[in-house]
Amino acid sequence: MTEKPKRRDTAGLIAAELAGTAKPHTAYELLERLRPSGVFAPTTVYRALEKLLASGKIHRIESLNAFVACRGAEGAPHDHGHGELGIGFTVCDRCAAVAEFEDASLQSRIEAAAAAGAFVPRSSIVEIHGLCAACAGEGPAAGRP
Amino acid sequence: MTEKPKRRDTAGLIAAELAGTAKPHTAYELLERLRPSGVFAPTTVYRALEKLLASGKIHRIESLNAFVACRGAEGAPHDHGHGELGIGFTVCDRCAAVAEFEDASLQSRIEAAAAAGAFVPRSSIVEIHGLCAACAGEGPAAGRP
DNA sequence: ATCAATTTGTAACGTTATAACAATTACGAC
DNA sequence: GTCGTAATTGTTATAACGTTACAAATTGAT
Ligand SMILES: [Zn+2]
Ligand SMILES: [Zn+2]
Ligand SMILES: [Zn+2]
Ligand SMILES: [Zn+2]
Repeated sequence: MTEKPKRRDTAGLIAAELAGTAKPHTAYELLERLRPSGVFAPTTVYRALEKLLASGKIHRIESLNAFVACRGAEGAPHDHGHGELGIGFTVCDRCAAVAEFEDASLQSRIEAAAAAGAFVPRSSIVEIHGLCAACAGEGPAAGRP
Repeated sequence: MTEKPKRRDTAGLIAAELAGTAKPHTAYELLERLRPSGVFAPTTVYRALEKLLASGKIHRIESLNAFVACRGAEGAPHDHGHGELGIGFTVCDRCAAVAEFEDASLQSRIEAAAAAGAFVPRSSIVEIHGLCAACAGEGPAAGRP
């Protein structure tokens, strides 16, 4: 049986919006979608996003200022905390689809690069831009639409 | 002998501001600094930044919305075009110092991760947050000041 | 019931980035 | 020279992204 929360669960609403799509959504896109549910202020959205980020349920794509649900490497949600090294994303510049990957040897390369500069790493951001498999078949790219 | 440009060389002014420091500057910080030189509008700054990015003279740090001069891996400017795979940055969360590195094996890991998802990479973003050598010695971190 | 702690809401503001269009400068053709 | 054109720069306004400060509501204890 599903519990009906006494308070509105903004984080839950956002998680639901992000689930089921590989397209990132900006905070203001989410705000628009949650307006019918009574969410009217950016603050509310950003607070909920913060919680979801902290719990690892979503990820922020820095180069898009947007957010995606965590899907793990294989489509199944995994249990990394936030900020771990060795995870990354591919971002299609044509259709905006984002895929997540986790790669231990990428992680070790990042740690090695940090070590080479006597740098103590705490988190890393890896975002690969290009064309997804579907879009690569459809002729040359068109910037970042 | 140095050529005196007939037009104001906004890109040159920005390059001069960014040279000689490892601290990233935002577009609006640069605007403030260029105000005495007669630059008053964000547009002007962003246009100049665009050119500098295209020519590889500066890099954009996505996670800070800020810009640093290209210094290459060893402190000497190198000649990568923009968007190449395999370059990355360390970003100190305490003092904001940014260092650039280039790592062929990191590049090959990124290409492999892309290939695993049938993704065609065109550019990559690698930013490692943590503490620089100087700051790591000074006690625990303090968020991202 | 009263209290303090937590969560949510509201309003205003600050920062980052772009769009649309006008004015100026450079430069070759005439 | 001056005309025409392309490239660059300037101006104004606006869009997009994010935070601060504080008020109101909910909760769970005492
Ligand atoms: Zn994830
Ligand atoms: Zn695509
Ligand atoms: Zn560089
Ligand atoms: Zn530091």
